[in-house]
Amino acid sequence: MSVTAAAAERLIRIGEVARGAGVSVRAVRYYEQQGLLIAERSPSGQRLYRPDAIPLVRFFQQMYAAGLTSRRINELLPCWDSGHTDAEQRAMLRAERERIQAKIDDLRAALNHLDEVIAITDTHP
Amino acid sequence: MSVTAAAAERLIRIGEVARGAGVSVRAVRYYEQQGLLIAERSPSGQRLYRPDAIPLVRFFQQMYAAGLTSRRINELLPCWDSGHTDAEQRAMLRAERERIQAKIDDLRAALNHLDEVIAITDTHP
DNA sequence: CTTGCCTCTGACGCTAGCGTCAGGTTTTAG
DNA sequence: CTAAAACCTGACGCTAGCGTCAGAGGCAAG
Repeated sequence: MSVTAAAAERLIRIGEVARGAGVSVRAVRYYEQQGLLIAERSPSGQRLYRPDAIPLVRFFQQMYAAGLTSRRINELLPCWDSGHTDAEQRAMLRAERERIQAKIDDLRAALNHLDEVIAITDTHP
Repeated sequence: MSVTAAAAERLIRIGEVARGAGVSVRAVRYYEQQGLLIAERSPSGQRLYRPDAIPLVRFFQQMYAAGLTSRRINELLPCWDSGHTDAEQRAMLRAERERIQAKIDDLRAALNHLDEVIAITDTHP
């Protein structure tokens, strides 16, 4: 087992990434198309990923669920990858943070609203 | 001032509803198309609403923001209007409640994730 | 009367994150 | 060696809550 062989063994294909992250293969290709995920290619053209692509895809899902667009995630990726951030990126981070916090507040209000109705309908069957 | 005239004075047009609720006129028409909002009509065909249409539209916005579809809101409207609920509606209420709670949890996780990054990028400028 | 704002009914457009064929190559299991 | 499973590149479809014309009427003020 050479060093290069050991490195090659660590690469996984798209199906494993998709199953590992709990998304579809189509979704993983879409992330690449959006510039979020860069894959090496095998001689025959198949995508090859390092295992840490799996938590990365999970992270994408989390950000999507939080309402960020592919574009925003892309703009903020350097904050993770390199730890490098300029003023603009820090401002975006804060802005997204505020957006998410506001959304949480809205959801909690809606939840309270629903809970009131549930309480009423449970006492008035 | 007759009784009927007094009742008629309380009716407002679509623009006032839209401004009052902070949405577009188009949105209000859309809610009617989805069966959420029923309007009377003036002899010339203009929509006429009672003032409580404004908080109702706000409520729609809150439910939309919470991820409910027009269809779901429509199915749950009787729980508000009449207080009448059958078993199926109570189940839907609970299901939506759980969905929203799960969404809040996801958002809080994403928020924590972002906060970590913000903390790191602030200490590594 | 007419100016200007409001309203009406269609009806097409848009966005974004995929789903879903179609038609062909590659890898793997037996 | 062969068949199944996985992968490839397009490319069109879909949903849902509106935005946005287009063309035509309605309504208080001056």
